Amino acid sequence: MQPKEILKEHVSKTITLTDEQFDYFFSHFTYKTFKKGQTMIGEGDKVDCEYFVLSGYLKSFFINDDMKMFILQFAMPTWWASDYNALYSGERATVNVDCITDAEVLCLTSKDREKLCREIHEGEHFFRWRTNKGYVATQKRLLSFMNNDAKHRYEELLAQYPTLYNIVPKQLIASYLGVSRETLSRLYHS
Amino acid sequence: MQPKEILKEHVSKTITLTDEQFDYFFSHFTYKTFKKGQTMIGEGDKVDCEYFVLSGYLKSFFINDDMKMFILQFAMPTWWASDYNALYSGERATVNVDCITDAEVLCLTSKDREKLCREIHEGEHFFRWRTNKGYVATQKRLLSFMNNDAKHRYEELLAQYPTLYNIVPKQLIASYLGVSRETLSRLYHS
DNA sequence: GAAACTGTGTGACCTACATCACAATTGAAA
DNA sequence: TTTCAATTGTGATGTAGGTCACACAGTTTC
Repeated sequence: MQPKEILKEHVSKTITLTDEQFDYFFSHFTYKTFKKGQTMIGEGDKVDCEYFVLSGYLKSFFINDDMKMFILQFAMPTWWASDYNALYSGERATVNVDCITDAEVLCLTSKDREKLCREIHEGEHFFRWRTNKGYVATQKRLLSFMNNDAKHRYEELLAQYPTLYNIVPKQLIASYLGVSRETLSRLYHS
Repeated sequence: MQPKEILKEHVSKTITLTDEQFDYFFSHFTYKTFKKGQTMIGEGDKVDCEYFVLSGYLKSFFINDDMKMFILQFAMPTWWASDYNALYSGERATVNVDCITDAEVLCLTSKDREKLCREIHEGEHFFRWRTNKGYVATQKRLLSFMNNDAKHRYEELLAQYPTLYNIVPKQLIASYLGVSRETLSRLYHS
């Protein structure tokens, strides 16, 4: 499937655009490819775009003072990724985004997103609902963090994203769950 | 200050509306008052509105199977509160909202919010940015949960909302931080 | 004023998970 | 095929924070 079709199908789940409107919408995106391991957003960078994943897997993560990694999100096809704090506020990146596998993405700059939102009312509606869903999902994850132990969270993750298990190294799964890789190893060997 | 002025000042931080537009916008809100301890949204309820706080303090929280409480958010004047998962999805409430102190609020139904978003482009813009900010804030809190210990999170909370300390019982602060009240007590007596 | 309730402090003990150390396995590169 | 690095498993030990128990405020109710 073509990038354009993938995006169209994704957007159509929330809003309805005429073909001309969608052509215009799509014209603001730039196609790019990245290699496994490549950094798309690094700490300290000026962040001016967000990525819509066409193929492959990304991760967005934070590195603390002890060089320990915490994964905020895995991004798979039709998901969006960026350092949204930086993107929305104009500050420098504190969150990194890189490729777990080779990946194809569509880039949308912040300027263009705001332009589209201004020019196409439905476009603003789309982005509002995208954030609404992200907000609720993040809140659920926060609750799970407070409420459940690591084993529970691990099972939750696998139930939700079974594909991750085979594609993503266990270390990264551990970083997402907020436990050490040793603890994760013990969890599923019992 | 009048409810209308409070909302206007709040909305004006993100968007610009003409007086007629704002009058229309405001006409969709309903003024209500609640007493300390009163429940605004209870588990299992059908959720059809969200609350804009004019005065007083609310909390939104989740109760798990062991009857343990986890606070998702405190809401203070000019903040919004609801069970957004339920509100956006149409499902029954899993999150409760109640009053920590007597409170005055403006209610906006989901139907009216969507109506306003359809009819006033700037309105949709406002609600998009409100959620954008909520999303980033929740993500930061999630990161803090993964990264920092309870003491650090406690100091973070006090630095951000110094007023909470005097108004909100320590038990609730503990529920927000995700620690037992005993642990919290030990934290700040050392 | 006694009684009853809600909020808080503090000790003793327990548990989930971290950390460190090193072994075993896999997989890419040469 | 050998080599080297990255990834994973596993034991021993440490610790933050949980749980239970009870004491001691303030505050509301009769």
